[in-house]
Amino acid sequence: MTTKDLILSTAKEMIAEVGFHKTTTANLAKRANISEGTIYRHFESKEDILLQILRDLEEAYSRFIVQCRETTDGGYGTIEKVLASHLGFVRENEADIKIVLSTYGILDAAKKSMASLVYRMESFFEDCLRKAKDKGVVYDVVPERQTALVMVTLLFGLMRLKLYWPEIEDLSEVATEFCRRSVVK
Amino acid sequence: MTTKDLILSTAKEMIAEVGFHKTTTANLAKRANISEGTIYRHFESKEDILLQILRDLEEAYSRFIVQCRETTDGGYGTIEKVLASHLGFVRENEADIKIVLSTYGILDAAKKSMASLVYRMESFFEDCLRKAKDKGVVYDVVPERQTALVMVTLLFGLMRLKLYWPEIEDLSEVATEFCRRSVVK
Amino acid sequence: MTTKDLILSTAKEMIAEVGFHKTTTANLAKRANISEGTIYRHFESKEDILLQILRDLEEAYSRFIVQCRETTDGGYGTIEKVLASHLGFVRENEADIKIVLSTYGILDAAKKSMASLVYRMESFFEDCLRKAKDKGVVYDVVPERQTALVMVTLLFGLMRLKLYWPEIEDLSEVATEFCRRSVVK
Amino acid sequence: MTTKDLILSTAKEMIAEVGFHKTTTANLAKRANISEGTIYRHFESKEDILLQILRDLEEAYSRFIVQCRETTDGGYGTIEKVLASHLGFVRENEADIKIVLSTYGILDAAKKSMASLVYRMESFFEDCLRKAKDKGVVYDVVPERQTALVMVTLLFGLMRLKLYWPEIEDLSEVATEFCRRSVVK
DNA sequence: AATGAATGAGGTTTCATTCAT
DNA sequence: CATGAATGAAACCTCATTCAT
Repeated sequence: MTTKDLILSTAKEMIAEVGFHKTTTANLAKRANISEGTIYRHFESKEDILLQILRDLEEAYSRFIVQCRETTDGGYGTIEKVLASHLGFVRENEADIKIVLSTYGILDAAKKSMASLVYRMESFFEDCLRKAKDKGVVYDVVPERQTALVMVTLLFGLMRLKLYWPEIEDLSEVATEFCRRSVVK
Repeated sequence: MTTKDLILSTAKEMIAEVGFHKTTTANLAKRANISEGTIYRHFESKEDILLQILRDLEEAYSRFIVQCRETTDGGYGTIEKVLASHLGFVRENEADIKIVLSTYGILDAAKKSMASLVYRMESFFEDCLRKAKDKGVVYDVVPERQTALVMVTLLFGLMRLKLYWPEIEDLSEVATEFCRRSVVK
Repeated sequence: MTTKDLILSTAKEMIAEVGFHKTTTANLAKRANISEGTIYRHFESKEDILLQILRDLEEAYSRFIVQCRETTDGGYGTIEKVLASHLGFVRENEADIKIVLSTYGILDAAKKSMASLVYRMESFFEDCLRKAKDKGVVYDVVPERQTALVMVTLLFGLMRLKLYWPEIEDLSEVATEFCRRSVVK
Repeated sequence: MTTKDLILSTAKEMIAEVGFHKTTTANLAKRANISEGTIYRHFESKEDILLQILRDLEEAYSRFIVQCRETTDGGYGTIEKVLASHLGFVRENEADIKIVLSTYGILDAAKKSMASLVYRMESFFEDCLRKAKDKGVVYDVVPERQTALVMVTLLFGLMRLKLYWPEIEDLSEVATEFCRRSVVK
């Protein structure tokens, strides 16, 4: 692993664990077993590290969504599959997601990242709903765009629940069923 | 207005605007037109101000929920009314809610406040669903407790959307409809 | 008790207990059940309170020494009696003495008070030794002034021991005997 | 000299001169020609600097006492030699000793240091007295332990005199003679 | 006389960032 | 590339003192 990646992955862990503010360059350097100065060889500032993490997450989501689109046709089970795969994405990118969720309120760059994620997720959900509507799987009365946004909203809520209150029982199935009843004939 | 209230309301504005960390005692004092020392005559620490704000919100929600319970019978329209009134509560307590949402990830006390809010909201929603089920308004297949939690989750998601992306069109109605379709016969 | 005396006696307790620096005007006011402003009606400054305490101690010692002189004739038992009565004085003015001892290193005024106490005690001891020498009770070889100072030094050391390490066994008798053997034939 | 040592020695000077409280980190930094932040690269807190100084003194005394024990046999002249060498130790560790003496009333850690010094000095004096008694040099009637403590007490008193009132004539010889007469046959 | 809120200077400490090696 | 000591601005907080009531 290159030094840059080491810094990046260590920072990811720490920010997810204790937050951006409590992740100091001193602690980061100590945990990564490098010197504080080295951080500034690879990143312009502490914020720059965060930006990189956010960019990486955006890319990861891009790759994920491409894969998703390939396997969604709008038939029965689409909604369920999409929600399930997204919950899987969260599970596999826990730290990164916790980071966006915890920084978009305090950092403009993070807010943009979050907006981008929301936008793409919403677009994808919208497409799914539209396809499903065309196939007669989803109620005609459902407004695709806004409903997609509602679902994205719910999804991010579930992510938070998982990340901040892991002791609460898993709601994946109930939430999926909740959505299914709402939109699927 | 007493000095304590002045500090409290100024802090509320600032924390909601720029977050807890960027709200420094120096800035707070300057904006409230008092000296930094004065803050510490009325509060033990900067964190203490936040705690007070959180306590106030909890109380406000308590009062709100009492009122809510009185006007909910579980008949047709209950779900809609409950969601609407909660969205109204958010509108009238914007700053406070933004503060809990933005601090529960970095402060244990805030996390407890948030947990308490979630718990009480969920309990209330659960009761509503149960009553409505008894009256034959809600599907028998809906699991009250978990569904209540799903709705709370969605509601908090909508709050965030409103607070952080006020430019996005209002989803209240669509979201209400989304829930209604999912649970009401 | 007048307010001034209340402040004085409360300050005495607190300074003896926790030291001059940790005795803040806020705490003092709280413990004396008065307001902070009231302190400044009766004293010019926090230091002024200390000065008053020191002056009181000087006066108390003056009165004590007058009484002492009356009952000392330089005969056998003089040294023992003088040491015993001084140890008694300490017992009855514990707080005040702890205060001088703990402040003369940090405050010029206190240093002067201490110097005055030392000077008068030394003078008195010197007189005693001289009288006793005249009566043939004390060795001719003992230099009165310096020996008096040595004894004063020892006495203050014993005071400290008593005040700061009260758990250590009482050395009064052994110390008295130590001095007696050194100067009495 | 390393920066750490520079801080240490500057702090030593200042604390001995003006006391621990009046030695502020700002002044310390200015006098040592470093920035305030630098202090905290080498010490955890202001108190930590004091602790280091105290530890150093304890070590210095340890080394000194080892040397002392080697050259004490309990024969005639032992008492005189021991007192003389201790007075020499004070002369060479003036600042450090002033620091313990001026802080043990306000800082628990310093009190422990002081207690440790007193304990070791007393033990050593006790041994000397015992040896000297065995050799018939010291009166049988002298209780070793308590007498040792009395002598330690006197010694610390002399130190204070030297450190706080250097203008007073040196009492070393008179005090030594005072002790000799009291214990040596 | 008494109050107690307000002050503001100054204390300790933190931390992102720089720079000589 | 890497180091880590040094920096200094700025954070939070304390406290003796003042002053309008």
